Amino acid sequence: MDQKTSLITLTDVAEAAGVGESTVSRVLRNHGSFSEKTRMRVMEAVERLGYVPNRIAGALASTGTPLVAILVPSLSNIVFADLMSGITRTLEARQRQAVFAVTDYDPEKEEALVAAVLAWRPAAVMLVGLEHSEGTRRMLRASGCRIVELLDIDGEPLDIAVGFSHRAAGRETAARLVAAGRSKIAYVGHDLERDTRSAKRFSGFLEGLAAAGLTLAAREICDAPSSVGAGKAGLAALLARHADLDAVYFSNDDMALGGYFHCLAVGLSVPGDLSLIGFNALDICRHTPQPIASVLTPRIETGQRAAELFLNDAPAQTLDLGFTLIPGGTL
Amino acid sequence: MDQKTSLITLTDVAEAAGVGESTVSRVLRNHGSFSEKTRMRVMEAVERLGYVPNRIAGALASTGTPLVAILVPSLSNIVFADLMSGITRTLEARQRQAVFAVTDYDPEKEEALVAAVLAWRPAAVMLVGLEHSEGTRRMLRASGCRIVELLDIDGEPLDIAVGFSHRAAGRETAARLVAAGRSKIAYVGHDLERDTRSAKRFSGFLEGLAAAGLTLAAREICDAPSSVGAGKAGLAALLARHADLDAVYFSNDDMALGGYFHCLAVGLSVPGDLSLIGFNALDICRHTPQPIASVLTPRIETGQRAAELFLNDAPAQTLDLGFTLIPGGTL
DNA sequence: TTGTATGCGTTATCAT
DNA sequence: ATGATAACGCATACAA
Repeated sequence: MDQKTSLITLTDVAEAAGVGESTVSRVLRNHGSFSEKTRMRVMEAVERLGYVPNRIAGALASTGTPLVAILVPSLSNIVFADLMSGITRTLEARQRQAVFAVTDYDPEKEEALVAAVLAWRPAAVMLVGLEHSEGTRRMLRASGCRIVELLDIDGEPLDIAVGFSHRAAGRETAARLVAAGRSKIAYVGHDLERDTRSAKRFSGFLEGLAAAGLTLAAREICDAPSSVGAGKAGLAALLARHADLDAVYFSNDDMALGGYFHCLAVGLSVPGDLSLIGFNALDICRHTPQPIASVLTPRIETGQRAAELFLNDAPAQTLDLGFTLIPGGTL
Repeated sequence: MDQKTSLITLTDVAEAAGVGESTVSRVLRNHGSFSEKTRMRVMEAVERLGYVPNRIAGALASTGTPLVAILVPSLSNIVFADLMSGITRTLEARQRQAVFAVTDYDPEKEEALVAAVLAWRPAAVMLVGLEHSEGTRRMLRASGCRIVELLDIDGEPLDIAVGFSHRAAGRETAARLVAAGRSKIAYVGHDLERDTRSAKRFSGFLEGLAAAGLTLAAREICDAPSSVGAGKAGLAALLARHADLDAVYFSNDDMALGGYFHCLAVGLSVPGDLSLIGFNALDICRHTPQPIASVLTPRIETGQRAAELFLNDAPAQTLDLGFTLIPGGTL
């Protein structure tokens, strides 16, 4: 919590260089005018003293920070790593500093983190999804900073939203299975309460089945975050109850990969006995003996475009980046 | 960069509540003494105005922040997600705020990020590994904040180090393969230049082979970050040149998983034709039809223990948390 | 081109 | 228990 108090300050540098404080400030920020000679003198003093500017004081004086706060639900899902990489890559090029935090898919934790992060007066706050607590929304609106909601556009954004429609993805996945001649279709999913985007996909999937005159043959939903183990166990449990299925939709590729492993382990022929399809088109699922059919989502691009909109001071808007069904050998 | 200037300040709250500024400050931080009546008045005003304390001003006035900066090489490797989750879990319980950044395994980027985060006067900086640029080390030492180096103890730490010996892990892995009766042993790895810990494991592995009177039969090293695809391609390339291998050590589980997928795809019997062993014991590799032999590393615990040492103001030290060879069906 | 003075929103040190 | 007031380290008018 506390700090060595006697760090070098701008005043020290000014004194050492024999110039005024504002001159040092100008040189360091390369703003305003100064002679080359004094620039050298100042830089020399900076080097010699090992001066590190105090951004806290700077931010207070100029009322504004280069900080962008990014709140993601989880880090164990590579999807969010991709998203953050897209964001930071774009932000860094324009001298902004990204600050990450993890909400664990918990709206209350998100609210606490929003409060904590707003106290540092970021220029923008980026969140995943459109569902937030009332307190979160109120604080964000009152903060006066830009708000960017990511990876979902099914709902009412606060300011800028960049992503795609999970509902539509679910619908199209259903249509794809139906087009492949499947009719006894089941779902293996996770944690629909907390992962609202996965819930939207599921709901779209049901709509898609209904549009084809079908209903879901069976479902298996575990009450935990998605994982390979949960997908494997989920499919095993499902097949124990329903031996006659011909296709399974997984809530995402982690789950689908687990299902695929189950098929490999028990010698189920894919897609002969069973078609599998997941969501996100993770790299790993492109390298299984049979690539797993999935839906490619624009994660890095979502991050990039979101950061660009913020940097360019774009007006409030919703940007749909779409998604792509990709075949694979499991369908 | 800029900010709505007219946010509610502590002064506004004081005025609205009809008390002095210092009273508001005391109430908000629950520090010093005040009557219950004024506490109510203040809180009411805070609520009504939607006041969010400005931590920037607070930090400047009290010279000290609750910030802990955490620099990791990558987010696409779940290992670092585990590490960060261990850290934040412990930090949150003690009101510290974690701030993450990603170095991409690039020492120059690490140096730039260290400079950037030090400008915010964090209470501690946590880095992965013991190898840093001279500039990074100089800045950190001069900063006066605690420095914690993570997931490696093979070297000279700056302050606190928590992790285990990669060199020892490599040695023991070699011994394990030898004990299993393997003698034509190869290595499939990634990016030894940048990922110094993986290089240390490899070097320990060679030592382990030498101790058993063996030498490495072959190696295949790709010049990219580790990935399932690289492991798959790497093993394929290796086997094309050397058909007579009986074991392969992979630089980590991502690579090993790719190798395993290759074996599945071409019908190579594991461990009959070939033994496989990886590193990290990722969850996903416990769910493949045959669990992949690996080395379990204390990632979450490293984060927890590191955070605890910092929080408890422990003296400079190196903490070895060890690792565990785990069998699996591929050996 | 350069220096001086004021203010940013808090915390902390004094009085009262 | 409470209220003035002086730092905190820097940016920025403004003056020189």
